[in-house]
Amino acid sequence: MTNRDLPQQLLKARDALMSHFRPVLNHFGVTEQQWRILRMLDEHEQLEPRELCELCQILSPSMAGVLARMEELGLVQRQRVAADARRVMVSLAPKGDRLFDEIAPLIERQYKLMEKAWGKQVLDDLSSALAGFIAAQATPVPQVELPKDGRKAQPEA
Amino acid sequence: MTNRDLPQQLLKARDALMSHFRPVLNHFGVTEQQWRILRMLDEHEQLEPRELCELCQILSPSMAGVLARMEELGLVQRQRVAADARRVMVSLAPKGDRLFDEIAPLIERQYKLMEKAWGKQVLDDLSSALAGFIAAQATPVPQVELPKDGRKAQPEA
DNA sequence: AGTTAATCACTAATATGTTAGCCAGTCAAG
DNA sequence: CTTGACTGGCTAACATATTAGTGATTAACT
Repeated sequence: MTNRDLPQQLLKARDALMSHFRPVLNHFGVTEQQWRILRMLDEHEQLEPRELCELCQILSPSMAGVLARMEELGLVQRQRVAADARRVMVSLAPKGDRLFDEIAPLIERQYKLMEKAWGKQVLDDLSSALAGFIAAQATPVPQVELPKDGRKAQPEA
Repeated sequence: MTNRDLPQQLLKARDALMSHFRPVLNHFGVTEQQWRILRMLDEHEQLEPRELCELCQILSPSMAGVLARMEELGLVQRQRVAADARRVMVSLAPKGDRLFDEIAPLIERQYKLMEKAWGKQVLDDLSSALAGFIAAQATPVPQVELPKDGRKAQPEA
């Protein structure tokens, strides 16, 4: 009964957390999603869009737009794979690399400030609980039965 | 060092959780945000937009559109407050009320299915950790110092 | 009272999320 | 070969998120 709005809690927690990082990213004109991609590319050198989607929790249709904009800004570069003409390889462009190096330490410092203010324990506890929950996803859950009359609301007359 | 991607974890957890509810809401043509609003209005009878924003974790500009669409669908009704011409009062329309009654038990059942599959403990732990984190937000955190040269990336020549 | 500041809902512009579907390219079975 | 299932990146259409800013009111101060 207590956890009937876990989704809300997750949302609120995320909003609260990001509110401390947003000013930093905003200062450099980088969106949250762009930052996730920069991080992953800094870590993995080369990634394909679908891998980025998986790692960054961004759906493919969104990714297409994000990458297009980042390429336009000169932050990343895309190039088709010779062996398989369907696939594409994404990597950091020099400008994106520099931007990452500039932002990363600030983010790290902000994390430290939060740990200091709230106590590292709070963050560790949350991280552990989240890890546990995410691990639990391996166990499948049956889907509740839905009524056949799928009446969706229609605009008023 | 372990919790350097708390935002990702929160996002992933939320996606995972909502993936179990989305089919239900989708079946009735209700979006996640609309459902949050329906829930709150069912609980509070009457609410002003800014209160809904606070309760539902939706920013005011988004709320304007969501409420407009819901009103169009006949799910909610809006009426100006006599005493203060700026304010508006939102409440469930009959159709919205019926829709809530139809969906709510399914959501509840889905929760139970998840508890059964993963163990209630996992959900309770997560909820507790989240509550702790959210409570910690009362403690202010200083903002990391930003460099003066706010150079934002510009499109390539 | 009269000017100023604050409030509230909202619009505008842009970026992303979500669902559905498309199309070229690959691959395996016939 | 070649047809048919599949894959990967993509577009389309719509809903929401984010930031900034507006207009109408109302409250506060002089």
